[in-house]
Amino acid sequence: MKKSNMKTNLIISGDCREILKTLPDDCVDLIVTSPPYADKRNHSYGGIHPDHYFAWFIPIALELKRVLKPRGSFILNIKEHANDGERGIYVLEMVLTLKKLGWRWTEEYIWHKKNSFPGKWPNRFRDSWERCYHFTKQKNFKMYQKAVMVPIGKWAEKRLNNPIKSDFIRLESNSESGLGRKVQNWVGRKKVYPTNVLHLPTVVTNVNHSAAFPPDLPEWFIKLLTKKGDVVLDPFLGSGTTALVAKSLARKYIGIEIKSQYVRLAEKRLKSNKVKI
Amino acid sequence: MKKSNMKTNLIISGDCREILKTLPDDCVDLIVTSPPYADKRNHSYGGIHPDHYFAWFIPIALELKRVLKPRGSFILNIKEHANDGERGIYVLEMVLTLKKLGWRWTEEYIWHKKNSFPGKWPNRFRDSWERCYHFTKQKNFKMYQKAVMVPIGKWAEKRLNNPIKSDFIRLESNSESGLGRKVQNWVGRKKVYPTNVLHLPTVVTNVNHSAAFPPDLPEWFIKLLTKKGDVVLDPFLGSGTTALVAKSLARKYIGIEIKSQYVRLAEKRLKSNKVKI
DNA sequence: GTTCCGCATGAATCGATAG
DNA sequence: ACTATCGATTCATGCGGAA
Repeated sequence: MKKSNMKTNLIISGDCREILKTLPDDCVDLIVTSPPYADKRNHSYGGIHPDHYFAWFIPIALELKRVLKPRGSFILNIKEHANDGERGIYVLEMVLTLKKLGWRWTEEYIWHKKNSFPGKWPNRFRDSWERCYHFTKQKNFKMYQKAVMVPIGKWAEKRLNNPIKSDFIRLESNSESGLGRKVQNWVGRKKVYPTNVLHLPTVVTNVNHSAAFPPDLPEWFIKLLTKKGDVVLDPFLGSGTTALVAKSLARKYIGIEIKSQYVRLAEKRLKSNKVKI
Repeated sequence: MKKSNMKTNLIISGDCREILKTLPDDCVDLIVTSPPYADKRNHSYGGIHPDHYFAWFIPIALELKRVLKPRGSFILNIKEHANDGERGIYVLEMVLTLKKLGWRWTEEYIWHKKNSFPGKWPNRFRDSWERCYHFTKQKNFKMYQKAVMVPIGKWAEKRLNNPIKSDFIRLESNSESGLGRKVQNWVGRKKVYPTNVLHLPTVVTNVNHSAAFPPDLPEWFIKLLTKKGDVVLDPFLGSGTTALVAKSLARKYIGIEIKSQYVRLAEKRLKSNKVKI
């Protein structure tokens, strides 16, 4: 298929291991996805065993690399589970595998889930964060940092209400380090750049999908890594959040989902332009 | 050396690869440390190259495992640096290596550095988090969760005073999550258990040490994983923060540091009982 | 319109019990 | 011994209806 002929703004029903092969080379600006976690979601992709997880992902990773444009990005949201008191290592193995396949591990963003799943155990606290790996094909990739700047107002407001020790220490070190002066430069500024920690609550509204990530998560990465008209791909679309957000931001989208019930749900959500149906 | 004869509350000057051998088996309740990062701190331990990092750490990891009590814990604060636009994989390799050596990877806590150093790069935001790996020798290890409870969120103020009807009626969740509620456990509650995300500011002190972590970090883990009179070890003591905190919490400490100037600084801080000198 | 209040829900984890 | 299922534990958020 020629790139120029490629259809966009569509949801494809099927196994991404097959569907991806039908896409042309270098046709996607951003991949944002959250694959089924090991040993979970038993009915789609057969509930991949942790020991086979990264091997299962290899052909997918290769296809994703092929369809991504040279200056594009691949955002992978994942978190290993605890089992018998230990964290699984399949996610770490996956990073090493992706690197061997030629992906560059650019960054690891932390999604801090403020409303994480409740529960209590003798030697474990609640898991309230997930990994968002950022992989690229090249050192130089597209990044529009200004698109995700955050108002300094919120930050400053929080600081005023809840000052921390180092705020005062910084003032003391004003004369010596110059750091204090830099902080002074921030005063009066309207917007600042964010960090690599994202504070987003999980989705609690019922979208009939057990693993939907919040719209703010793909939104942040789509704004950061694409501009209007760019193509966003999610090979594990689920209930369609990535496509929905891409559409609302005037990006083109391609979504692939293996379960027909989720395909229908995603199409319904896209039609209504509503997160919740 | 017999365990009973072991001296505590001391700082040992020297290379931990040698010093650790002089400690008896099963003599330490908690190890908290932040080792020299790969390719950094060039003057201590010779600036370990990323490719040799986990191999360099193997003999240390084995000694640490030997001196740790069966139900003790090992907290490893570390974060890979970016090099040529990529995150290094030596930390991931280290986790896999430690597992091969028999350590159990119990948990990965995120230290969210609320006031990370300002800065801007074309392809990268400020790095505002670090990993705190929790390794143990056994599935059952000592953990005193109540010691680190935090105030309950603002949302609960009303609920605590005015429990709602459903708190008493609804004991089972309607969904498939299998989650029910027992609100009698909540009534009058002022504190909740924390999560595996720690929100601590970085501390800018005049302490002349490149990797000084804030006292709050070892404090949290010492409270969580030891009780009074227990022995805390830091094989890369640096400016002595771990020892200082252990002392202030009535724990015994053993610190090992290779650079004599840091040994002197740590001793000075311990003598004065002050974080900042 | 706002704010308040009721309330459902969640990519969890572990130990015990059953097959 | 090894897997499968079940019950118990727990907290912050958004939504929708009411005030």
